[in-house]
Amino acid sequence: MLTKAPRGTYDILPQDSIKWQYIESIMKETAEIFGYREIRVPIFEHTELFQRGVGETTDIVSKEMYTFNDKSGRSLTLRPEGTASCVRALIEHSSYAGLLPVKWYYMGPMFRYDRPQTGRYRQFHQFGAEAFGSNNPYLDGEVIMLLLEILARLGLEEYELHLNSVGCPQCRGRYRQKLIDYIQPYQDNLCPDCQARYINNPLRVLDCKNEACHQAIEGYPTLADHLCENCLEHYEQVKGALAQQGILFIHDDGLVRGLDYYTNTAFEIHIPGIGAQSAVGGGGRYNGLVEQCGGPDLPGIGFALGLERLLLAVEKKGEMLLPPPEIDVFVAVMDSAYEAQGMKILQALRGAGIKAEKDYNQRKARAQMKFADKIGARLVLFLGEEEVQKGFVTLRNMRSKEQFQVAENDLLRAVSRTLLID
RNA sequence: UUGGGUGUAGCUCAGUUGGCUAGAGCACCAGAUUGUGGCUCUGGGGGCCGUGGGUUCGAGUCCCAUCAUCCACCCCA
Repeated sequence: MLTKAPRGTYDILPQDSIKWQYIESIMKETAEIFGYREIRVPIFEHTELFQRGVGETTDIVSKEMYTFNDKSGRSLTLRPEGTASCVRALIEHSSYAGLLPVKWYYMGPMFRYDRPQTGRYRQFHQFGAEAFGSNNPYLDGEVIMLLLEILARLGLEEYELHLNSVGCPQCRGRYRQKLIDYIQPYQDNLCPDCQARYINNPLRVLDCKNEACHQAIEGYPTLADHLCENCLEHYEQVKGALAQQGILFIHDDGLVRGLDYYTNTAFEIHIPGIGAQSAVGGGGRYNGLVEQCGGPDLPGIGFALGLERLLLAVEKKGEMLLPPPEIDVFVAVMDSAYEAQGMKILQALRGAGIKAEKDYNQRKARAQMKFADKIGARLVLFLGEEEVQKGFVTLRNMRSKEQFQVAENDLLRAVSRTLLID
């Protein structure tokens, strides 16, 4: 236990962290191009924030939160998602009082107590973006376009964009009742889960994977057909904004999203071939959330991407162009008597921005060469008796095997030049 | 919660119907080359065979339990 990471967590070792840095840099860069700025929020928050912000009836709040009491008895929760914290920060700092919309992105670990499987962990990572203060359907379009641009820059072309509108509290409420009334006569044919939840959460029955449930409610009234005038118009405009850009999407009546705060636009991105958890990202509009969390009546929209799943997809494509690990100069000291001098040279090289390394395990010359080779050294610098006495060093180009001597005071220039022309 | 698979060296895995001191490849270290890499050869270090019980003269192998892990279900990123 002592030597094992907790269930659902894992280490990212250097050979993998380089891949994370790669996709993270692409996401940041893309978000910045779209005018989003980074916000960093705490990894834990007051439990009430998520209860209120995410919704008591959601799976996340009802069974997946990492909640604990701190030493003063406050109930805190490791964040299961990022939107609630952004909303809290927006209100706390009155960020809405300035220029609107406020456009933020964030990145980091999230925590949900769930059963791990391919692409799902208890500590997982999300990149998210949020835009507050505009209900313009083109902003819905922008948010989706940002998500798709990130996928494009990662070389991911095979995906499905699912789209739906979950309306506003008014039309969704009316529709909800209608759906319950429709399902009621068939309730005996539903799976146990759905029988239990169709009253409280009838929308959930729609995307139940159980085939029996599907058949039992076939021909059910759809939300899209029951949107109020405003919501319908908004949805049409969002679809128009996407179509205008040639973005293909699938209208999905069953897409209701797991979080309570969504209004109007809801979307999800699926990538096939990365396991059963194919949703790499999802989001939507949440026009009542800011007010519900104690702020002004301010609309919002955002999305989150699952980095583990994205990485699975990128690796499956095998198109990550990562530079091989390389060291510019390996300083080989022929005798421990010259180690101090070797350190001096090492420090001078590094000070000039040259990636330099040396041996710290008393290896003999031959072993140092092997070591230098394995870490990808382009040049090896020899420091032995002759060099020290005559005040020069020997440089060996590991690729061409050429070897030459340079005066110590000419070292930086010689190394730089050699690295450049090689 | 539920179902199935898998736990043997740092990694990937062999290990026969229970029967010698538990193996291989890769990796690591050393030597062949006492100041010079990649290839090759030789040698070396490393294993509570997941854990605990049971059956047996004898268990890595069979039985039970437990833990871990993977995949799926649920749901989602």
